Amino acid sequence: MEKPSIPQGTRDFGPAQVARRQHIFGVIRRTFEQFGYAPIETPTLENLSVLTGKYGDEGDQLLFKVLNSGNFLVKERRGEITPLVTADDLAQGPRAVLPKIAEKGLRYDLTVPFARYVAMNRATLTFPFKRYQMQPVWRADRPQRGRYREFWQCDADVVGTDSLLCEAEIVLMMAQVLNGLGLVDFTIKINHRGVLRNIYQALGSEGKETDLFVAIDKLDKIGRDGVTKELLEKGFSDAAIDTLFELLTVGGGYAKKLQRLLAGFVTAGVEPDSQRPGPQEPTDEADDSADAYYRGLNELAAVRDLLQASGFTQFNRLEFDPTLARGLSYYTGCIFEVKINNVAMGSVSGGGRYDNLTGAFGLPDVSGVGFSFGVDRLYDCLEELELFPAGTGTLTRVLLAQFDAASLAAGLPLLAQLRAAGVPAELYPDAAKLKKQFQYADQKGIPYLLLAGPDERAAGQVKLRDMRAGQEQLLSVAEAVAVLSQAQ
RNA sequence: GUAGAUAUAGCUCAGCUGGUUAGAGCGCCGGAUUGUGAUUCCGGAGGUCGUGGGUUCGAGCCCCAUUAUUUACCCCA
Repeated sequence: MEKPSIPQGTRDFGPAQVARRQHIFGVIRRTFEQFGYAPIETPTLENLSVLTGKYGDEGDQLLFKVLNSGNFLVKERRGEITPLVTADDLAQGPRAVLPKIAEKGLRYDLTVPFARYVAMNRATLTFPFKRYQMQPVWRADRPQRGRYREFWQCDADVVGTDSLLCEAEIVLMMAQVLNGLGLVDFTIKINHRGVLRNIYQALGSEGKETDLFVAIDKLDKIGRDGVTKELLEKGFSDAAIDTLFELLTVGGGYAKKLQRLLAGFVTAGVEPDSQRPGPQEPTDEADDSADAYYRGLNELAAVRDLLQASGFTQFNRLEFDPTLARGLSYYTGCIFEVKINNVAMGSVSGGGRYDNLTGAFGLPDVSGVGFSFGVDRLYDCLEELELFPAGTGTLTRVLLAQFDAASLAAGLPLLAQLRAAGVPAELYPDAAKLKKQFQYADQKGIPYLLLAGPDERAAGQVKLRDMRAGQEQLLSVAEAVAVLSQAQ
């Protein structure tokens, strides 16, 4: 006999787990809808051409590819057999073979399919277009703590506007969901690709930009010494590394850090990368820093102002972290990441602005910004912190016991009556021993049991048992239905 | 892809320097109670010790291989 199993990194969810997951989905869905996002769904399968090249080399390797249907090795036409994969292809390796045998893949995230959707439906969409999407995604990653090969993401994105109000509302939604789930000890980290680029420029633009970002993103994990070591290996100079830590170790709150970085950039002679918005008034030539305008720093300041004006109060949970450098290469503006404190778990949410994501699908110059919740990680955090509301997972309120053929016949109309009254009810399907039927109700956590055996029927009544209290009372059918429909 | 750990009953795990018939808790089944769960008491079933080799008089235990699971790295929700 074959032992049943499921693929690595996938899970079954039983009724109790699904109930808890639905709770998470519900909080997220309500929040997204409150902010005006509309749900869409996209196919599990995308053409590989849509997916490849969007997530970097690492990402391409983590894509699940789907083998072409039929005989993917040869093409047979009028008895003539042509090999689809040649010896040449095989000699060249997987890169040459793959496109010949697989043209579809499982979606890797929800952002790229969304960009594809926007590009395809541009004519019918009203911009700015706000959508949310809650679907599973797949990554051929090696599973470990908080990391699965199949997991659910809940994305909210808006395309077609540059407004920083979107960024501010992302913070509002993140906070609302986490508060709603009871995960109140969280930190929303925010940074800006522009700030990272300015830091790179402040170091004299030596070495590779991505090497720098990858290294400083690990600062809180491997510490200053670890980052220094990694940067030296990547060919950065001691002087550059010193400058880097002068910039990164600026203390203070959100606004203070912005100020200090601004001063740091000016001192380092970083070229302003943007125009001051609004009317161009003549400025005081004597003060250089008043003229210095850096898009990253200024947008971060604007987001903070918008949050304040929106009545956001949890600024102690919002941290401007100039070391946050979050992977996905398509981000160009603000970037976000959310950590739950006191839990050994990676980020539960992340996102950012991408100025030209739909460009890859023939729709250039459309700015988008969005973020994603990882439901499975939220679940793991809630479980670890024991924050799930108590509940049995069953929705059934009452179980009708079955005694014999007569009680079955009498039970069916009663069952219909209960359901019509809005009471989730079930009738035990067999005339089993009462002990067994009681155990069934007990194990499922059904709070009431309705007994209508020969004795009760003779008296024209039913017996209602409260399973938790262990008490029974004899009632008329109408009274029992009334009690059950009220005792919600 | 790299490195480590683990694999014994349905589940969680014991199992001594290698030595008779491999144990516990929980769960499951039956009974005490032929109209009453959770609680209590009594009884019972269930394991070719992941798989394949090897060492040994003898292997759950030691060695090799293999598969699966898991943790960390890379990267990420």
